[in-house]
Amino acid sequence: MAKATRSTNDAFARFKAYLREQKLKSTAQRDAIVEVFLDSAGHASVEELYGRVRKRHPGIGYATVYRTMKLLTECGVADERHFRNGEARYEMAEKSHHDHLICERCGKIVEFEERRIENLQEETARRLGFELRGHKMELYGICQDCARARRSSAAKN
Amino acid sequence: MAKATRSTNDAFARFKAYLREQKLKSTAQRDAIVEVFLDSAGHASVEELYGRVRKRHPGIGYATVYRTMKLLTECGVADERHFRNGEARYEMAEKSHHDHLICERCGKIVEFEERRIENLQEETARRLGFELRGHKMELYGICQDCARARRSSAAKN
DNA sequence: GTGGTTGCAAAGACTTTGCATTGTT
DNA sequence: AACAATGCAAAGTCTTTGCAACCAC
Repeated sequence: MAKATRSTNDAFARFKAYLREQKLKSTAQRDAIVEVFLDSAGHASVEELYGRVRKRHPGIGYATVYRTMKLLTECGVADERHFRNGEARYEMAEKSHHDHLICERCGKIVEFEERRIENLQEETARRLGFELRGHKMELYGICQDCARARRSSAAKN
Repeated sequence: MAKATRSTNDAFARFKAYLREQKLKSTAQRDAIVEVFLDSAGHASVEELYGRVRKRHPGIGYATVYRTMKLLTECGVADERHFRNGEARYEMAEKSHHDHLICERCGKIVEFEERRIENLQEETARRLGFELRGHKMELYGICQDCARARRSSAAKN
């Protein structure tokens, strides 16, 4: 079950408000998808969301998940991103200023925030004549656990 | 026609060497695709490459373009990247240390390099226990031309 | 001649859309 | 009752794969 934190409540409320504004309807399916998404701590793919929603709501179709995630993106609760293979993943939009550090071996995704980098991004854009609107940054590397695993397997050879 | 710069020559040679190593064959199609790619100043999509190669080599198929770009990626001449919509684009891998600034309005892509950002990325990864292997950074904004265009169209209203 | 390569078409993965039915308001 | 939402299947993208004909070595 979703633990209702401050931010998930806000997000849920924002989604509901968006539906009202746009004269769209609340449905059990939409609620279920949004709950699962908010519960998923970000970086959920459509496939993962579909899988989890299906447990709670077996009849649901892929199309509804896609459509709902599009709504969530429109209302600013979710952000759509494309990682290495081009498949879409969604994350909470709230945490606006964070980026990703991804382990190339185990796929672990760590979020981080580094204001100094963002300042330099702003400065760089300005230098090139752009008005900065957003950014995307992913660092790829090997995490501690995997580095350790590699060392011990190397030791065997 | 391709102006044969130092780096395109190197890249072409590297590709040829890779073919030899792997006991693969040189063909007119592969040569044409690689030339067009090297000529394209990076960020070419498969569709664009296909279109340009077709002028020179009308019978060519999409599959050959995909297969050749995969080879170019394997041998380290090209890098495959996914921008906002998940479609693959290829760029020269040589220029290892540069990132992208993309206009959200006209799609213009500007490359830049900012060593100070890279240093901070390295530091950040280390702080989080990662051994940094690579990164991807895209800044999104509005370019000068588009900002100007927006201002003048706003003036009409 | 051998074995990789090509172009085509078919198949795949991911996503969107059309439509009759169902559900909210 | 009106009209949006759903689920399904069909259609769309982008990419990969199977295969017979073909070509480089």
